Amino acid sequence: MEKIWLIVSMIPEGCVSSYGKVADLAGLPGRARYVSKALKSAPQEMNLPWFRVINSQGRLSFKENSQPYQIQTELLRLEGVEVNRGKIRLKEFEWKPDIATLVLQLPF
DNA sequence: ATTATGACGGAAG
DNA sequence: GCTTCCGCCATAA
Repeated sequence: MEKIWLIVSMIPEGCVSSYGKVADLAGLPGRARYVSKALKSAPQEMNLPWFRVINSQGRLSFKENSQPYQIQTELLRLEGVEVNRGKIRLKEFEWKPDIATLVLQLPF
């Protein structure tokens, strides 16, 4: 769970990543759903950029027009990420982590 | 132990 | 682009 939080905290402003990708980077391939749980159970005080995590299709995973859906949309737009009808162009906004940086920062 | 339920992913039609 | 279906896995009932 800590690994997941760490990875998510590394996603830079104006970028997004996916549940599955975060799971992979955390060394937990195939556990996208576990990532969503990890975000849900993350303490508020941690200020984790949970809103930068979307699904592999480039879409928000909350029910359309639900409150969290709208909040996520707003937070992303505030940092320059284009969100249209819950959809984001991954080609343009997906985080491509620098391998060297990862190796140096990850404690595992 | 069995079933249901997700902030998921990928393939198929 | 849809939508459906199935695999995946932790949790709760």
